[in-house]
Formats: sequence, structure tokens, C-alpha cells
Amino acid sequence: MELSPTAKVVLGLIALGERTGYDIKRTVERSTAFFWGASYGQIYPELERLERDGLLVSERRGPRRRREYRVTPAGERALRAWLSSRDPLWFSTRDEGLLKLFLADLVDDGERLANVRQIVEQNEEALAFFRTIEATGSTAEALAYGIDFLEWNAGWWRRYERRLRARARKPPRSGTSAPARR
Amino acid sequence: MELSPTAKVVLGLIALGERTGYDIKRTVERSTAFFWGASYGQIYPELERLERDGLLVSERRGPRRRREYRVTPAGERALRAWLSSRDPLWFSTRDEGLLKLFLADLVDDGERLANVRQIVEQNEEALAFFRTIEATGSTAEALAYGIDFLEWNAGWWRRYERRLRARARKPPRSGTSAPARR
DNA sequence: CGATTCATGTAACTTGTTACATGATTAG
DNA sequence: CTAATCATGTAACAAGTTACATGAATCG
Repeated sequence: MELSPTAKVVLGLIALGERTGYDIKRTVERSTAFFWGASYGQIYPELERLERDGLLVSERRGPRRRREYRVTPAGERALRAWLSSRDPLWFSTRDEGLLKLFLADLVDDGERLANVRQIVEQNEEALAFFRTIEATGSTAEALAYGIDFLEWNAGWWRRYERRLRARARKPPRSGTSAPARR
Repeated sequence: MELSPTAKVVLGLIALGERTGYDIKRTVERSTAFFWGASYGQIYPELERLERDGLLVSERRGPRRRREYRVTPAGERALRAWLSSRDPLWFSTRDEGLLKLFLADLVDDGERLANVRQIVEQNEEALAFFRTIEATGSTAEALAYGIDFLEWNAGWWRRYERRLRARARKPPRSGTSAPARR
């Protein structure tokens, strides 16, 4: 049973103890969004699909008649098969700040600095958010990774900023508007 | 003129001096794929769209009658508008290794170690690839970022691996298969 | 009682992937 | 000559986003 990208979080989070689509969304936002997002438009249809395929079962429970899911033995097997599979680990990033860095030849140092400052600022916001989650007592390794990464990232961009400023103090050597060479 | 995600690389790369859809694909693969991918199915239709909207012009040239594009003044304006815009920088990651780390409570230490080893291995492959590009003489900052990140990343996972191994040598304290608490 | 949060969903749309088709040119 | 690379595209599909609709329960 091949799991779709969204099935991996959805099934995984139910296995970790989440019960409803709503719970999954909340947990995704505070825990996995940084490396694995999912919207309602993905989650609810995916839950339905997984139940149709027999990897989950649900029943409406409690005063709010929430649709609570549990993992079936087949779901358990599918999940473990994925977790122990050695297929290449799927990785992809979209980073607009890095794209702007890549295109830095098209702009002047002022623009480059503005980009860096914005990156550092957004980095700080993300870090602040992660720290509030850390403060709730979470000891999850993935959170630790997120925080460590953001700290490293802040450092990298600050060093780049310093290089930019050092260069700005001296007269430019090679033309800022020279024909692109790459 | 709002640029679509793919329009940002496509227009940007033409502005940097790439000429054809094929060139763009090649450059994406060796330069931006790490933080901004694009497939033929995106690139060619996007080039058409950008020409229809007047941000690019093309003509067939050379012995191969390649369709070569250039940025129009309107394209230049659109590109600069985006590069100097201070809208939040769009960032997203899908990282299967981190998702498995997040779900680590579902598996035993052996599985956790296998995951880490695979991550480190894939990290080394990526690093090797980047170094071959570096060896071609590229001094692009975005490449430097990629290499620095991969080196940091390798270190993080190796430290995690050491923590795992240290823990494995002592009897487990809290149950590996305990109910999820997060 | 009114605002917020809980809770489930869907429709329209955008974005991106994969695999295929086609053919010219160049390198060995 | 033939394999590889250059070169342009498309169709079918998969995945993901956004915005909206709906209503119950709870908090202040």
C-alpha cells in the first residue's frame, strides 16, 4: 500500500495518538509545518481515503460527535513498511530568500542588504515561535532540529551581511551591473 | 504583474543570461534545484505565458533554430518589482527524514539508526554533487550556502546518531513503545 | 448573549510531476 | 552508423492552496 505524501503525516499522527482531522491540523501547525505541511483540503479527503482503503477506522464520539480515527492492523503495517523502507528520502525546498540571493547579480548592494535583513527577521520570528513551543515542555527531537537549524541559519546570513558591508566600504571591484556570468 | 512561483526562476534566469527553455532546465538542475525546482512541464508553458504577457520576447535563432528569449522592459520592471518587494519571503520544505524523526516514537532504536544513516548518506551524495559544481569554478553565494548547510546538517545528524548510540548502551528508561505523549 | 474555538467539509483553482512524443545535431 | 545530447513540447495526472459554508459548544 503506497502512501501518498499527505497520508504519511495523517496516518503517522493518528498512530501517535491524534484522533480527529482537526487535531491533526493543529498538530501540523505547531509541530510539523516546518518540514511537512498539510491543509484541511488535504487532511479530510485523505482521512476518508485511508478509511476507504482500510488503513483507518472512524466513529463519531463524544458530546461533539467528533469523527475519531484509529489505525487498523493494515494501517499499522503500511505505516511500518514506510518507516522501515530504505527508498530515497524525499526532500524538497522552496526558499524565496535563496532564490533572491541567487539572482543577486541583478540588483545593487542596497537591495541585497534589504533581502538579508528580511531573511534574518523572518528567521527570528520562526525561532520565537519555536521557542514558545519548546516552552510548553516539548522535548521532540524534530523541534530541536528546527531550533538548531534556525540558529545556524541566522548565523550564516549575519556573516553574509558582514561580507556585504565590508565590500560596500571599499570601492566595487567587479561591476554590479556587469553581464551575468555563471 | 504578479509573478507565479515558476515565473520567478524562469524570468530571473533569462535575465541572468540564459536563452532557452533547455538552458533554464540545465541551470535549474545544477544550480537552483536545491532551493527552487522546475520541470519541463512548468518551464515551457511558463515561457509561453510570459511572452504572451509581454515580459519576454523570443525568436528562433542559430543552426538549431532554438527559441531564444530576452527580457522586455516590462519584464525587467516586473522582475525588479519582485526583487525589491518586501512581501514575506515564501519558504517551504518537505523533508521525509525529519518526518520520520518526528515519528520516531513509533519505531525502535535500530530503525532510528537506519534512518539517520540514510539521511547522512544522502547528505553526502548531495554534498559531493555540490562540490563538483564548486570545482567548475562557480563562486555563487547560493552554492556556498548549500555547501555550508549540508556540512552543518551532516554534523547535526552525526551528533544525533551519537546520542542514540549512547542511549542504546544503557538500558532504556522510558518505554520505546509507550503511548505517544507530545 | 456574543465572540471564539471546535469541528467537518467542499469547490475552484493553481501548481507541479511524470512520462511520452518527436526530431535535429553532434561525438565517437 | 549509432548513441548521446540538444531541443521543444504536451497530456494525464497528482498534489496542494484558498476561500467559503455550516453549525455546535464553550468562554467571558
